[in-house]
Amino acid sequence: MPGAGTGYPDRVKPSGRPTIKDVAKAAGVSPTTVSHALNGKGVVRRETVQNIERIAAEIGYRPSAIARGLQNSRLGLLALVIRPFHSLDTFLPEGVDYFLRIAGSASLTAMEHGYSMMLVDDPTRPGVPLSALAADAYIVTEPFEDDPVLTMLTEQRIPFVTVGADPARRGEFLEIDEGAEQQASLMISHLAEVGARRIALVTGTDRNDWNLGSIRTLEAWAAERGQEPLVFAMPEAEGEHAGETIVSHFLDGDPGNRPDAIFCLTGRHAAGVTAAAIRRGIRVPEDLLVAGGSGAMQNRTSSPTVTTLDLHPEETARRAVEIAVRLAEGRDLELPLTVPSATLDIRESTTRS
Amino acid sequence: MPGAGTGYPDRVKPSGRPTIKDVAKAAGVSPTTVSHALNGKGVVRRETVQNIERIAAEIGYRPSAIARGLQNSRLGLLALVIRPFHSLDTFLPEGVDYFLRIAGSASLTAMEHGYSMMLVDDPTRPGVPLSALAADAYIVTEPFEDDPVLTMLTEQRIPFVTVGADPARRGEFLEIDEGAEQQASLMISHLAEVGARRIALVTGTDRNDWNLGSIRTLEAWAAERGQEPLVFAMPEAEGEHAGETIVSHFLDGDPGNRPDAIFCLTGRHAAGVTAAAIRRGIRVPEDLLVAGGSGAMQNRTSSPTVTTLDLHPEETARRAVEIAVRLAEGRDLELPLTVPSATLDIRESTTRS
DNA sequence: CTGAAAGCGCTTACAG
DNA sequence: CTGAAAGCGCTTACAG
Repeated sequence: MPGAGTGYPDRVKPSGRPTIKDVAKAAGVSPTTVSHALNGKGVVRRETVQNIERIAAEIGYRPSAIARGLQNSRLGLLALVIRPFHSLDTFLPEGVDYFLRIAGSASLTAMEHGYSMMLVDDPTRPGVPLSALAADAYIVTEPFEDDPVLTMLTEQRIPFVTVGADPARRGEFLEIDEGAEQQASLMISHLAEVGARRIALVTGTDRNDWNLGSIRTLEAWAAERGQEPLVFAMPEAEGEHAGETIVSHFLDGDPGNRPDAIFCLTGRHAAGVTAAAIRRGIRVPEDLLVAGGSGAMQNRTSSPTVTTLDLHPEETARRAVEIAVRLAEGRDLELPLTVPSATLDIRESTTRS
Repeated sequence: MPGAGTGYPDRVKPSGRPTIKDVAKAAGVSPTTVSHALNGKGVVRRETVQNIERIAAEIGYRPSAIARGLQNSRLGLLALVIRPFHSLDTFLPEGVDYFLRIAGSASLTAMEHGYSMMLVDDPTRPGVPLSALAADAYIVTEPFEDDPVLTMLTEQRIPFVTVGADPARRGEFLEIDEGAEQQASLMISHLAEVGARRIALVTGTDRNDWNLGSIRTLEAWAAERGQEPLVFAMPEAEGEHAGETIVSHFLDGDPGNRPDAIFCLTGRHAAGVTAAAIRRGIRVPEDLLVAGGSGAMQNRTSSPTVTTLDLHPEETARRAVEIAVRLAEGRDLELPLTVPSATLDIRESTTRS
């Protein structure tokens, strides 16, 4: 019998959370029975279950995810590795909305499946916390060429799925990837349809499939027309500031190599190009077509608004999480993986009346 | 001796990761010694340490964060609870860049301190994964009035710090908070300085301190001048689309109650208001001053650009993490907490030449 | 229907 | 300098 006048709450250890033992003691049963009762396993009498549930609630018992995770080495934790995450000191990577949409959707989808989502930028850096490697499965967005993160996860036998392929190892891993070529083609075809004859491509500088695959596509398109491909790489981090440099690069050079359309993979580059062109008195879309790859928010509000691709990051993240959950649980995957297709958001910058 | 021709790797369990036992067996020592050697605890002969380290590397041994966490019930995991996270189905909450900057900075700062960062939207929802409650400490951004998340964390004795106060319980918890009043005053003073006589405030609809405190500030300002306060609430989620409604609300009504400045706490509302005003032939800033609270990206690129506050989310997140880490480790805090002050980004929408 | 025992993978006094 | 034992908080056969 507890101390005079004290109820159950007083019986819990003064420091720290109550454990299954505290519940057992308070209910006058064994920890095994508490476990059975609370998890609906085994066979426990109705009243016993109800009594245990009541007492557990009273003393605020909550099972430890850590102790439970120790049984099957699974924590119910997924990790999202956003590769270009801190390429900027201000955490506004190119496609800020793209990544937040990925992270938000991934985190919510994970919850729906009973998992939490951890945000990691680079688990291969020396000194990463042990917990960064404790996830049950990983999602790696936009891996780099021969990405060491993928190599490490493979070596450690930690399951993962990538969003976008490792350009040097396509097909070696589980990937959710429509293919940058497909996506770039969509925009290039659109530009050609509305009259572009000479399309310039502006990429970022990360060596990921989005940049490298798009270059291949533009090169093929140019080759078909017997043109020299017009390709220019700018750091994603430059954002709108890159506009002046890009416009100057393409329009101040050899007039024979002047594009009539500029396709910037980075939405903010496209915003910058549009603004820079207009400052020079070049009309968009009349004199110059401009389009963005991964759409940035300002492309919807600038004047003129800028045509972009919608890569459907929420849906992509959702599928990535569903795969990661299956991997974590060692369940079967129905291959091949279906992926959402990019769509065009056609706006003023490519609409000639 | 291992099977003929086989090296250490074959000795690890066929399924699953190698454990400390595998290393011990391979090195011919006890698990205790492996633990000591790998963690630099106790006293172990140099050669033994080196041998163990070599073997551990060979068989790809990595200690389990879960097992280690069981000792002190700490995982090295922090949780970031972004309260307004999925108020939008597309995961673009108001201040998309604000929250990504918070999340990015928090996640990197956590890593620097040896912690990982988990993204959680609402740990009080029924059926949340156990892991969502397994963090060593929580950071809750922009709590609501009487926020149940704070109540739950308190009940469960899980340490946390808030970014922005719970408006109904200011001072009850650890908070990083300059105070919405301070921040709103900064902008209102600026507007008054550049000529505003009648300032309208547009808030969001979440019952957090940012909205509620700003209203108090505007009401006080109006009262000092013997004016009726002009306040209007619009869901954050409406984004730029809210512009038309807001402009119509303030400018189509009683001419005696017409503002000469509109201060939208939500940057995207400010963007919408600017665009809507211009569509009506109202010049910004000549006829109407417009300003935003939490700056959105398009405020920097729209025409005219829009004056906003910079709440310095990276620095705020950094401090929140540092506090969370101290809480997680049960270390002392040097109170009072210093917080970064909001600053003004003055742009065209409030610059009259 | 209930519980004692073993075990998940580590760490940490403690004994040798 | 090294290791056997106990323990972190659970779950899971298994025995009663």
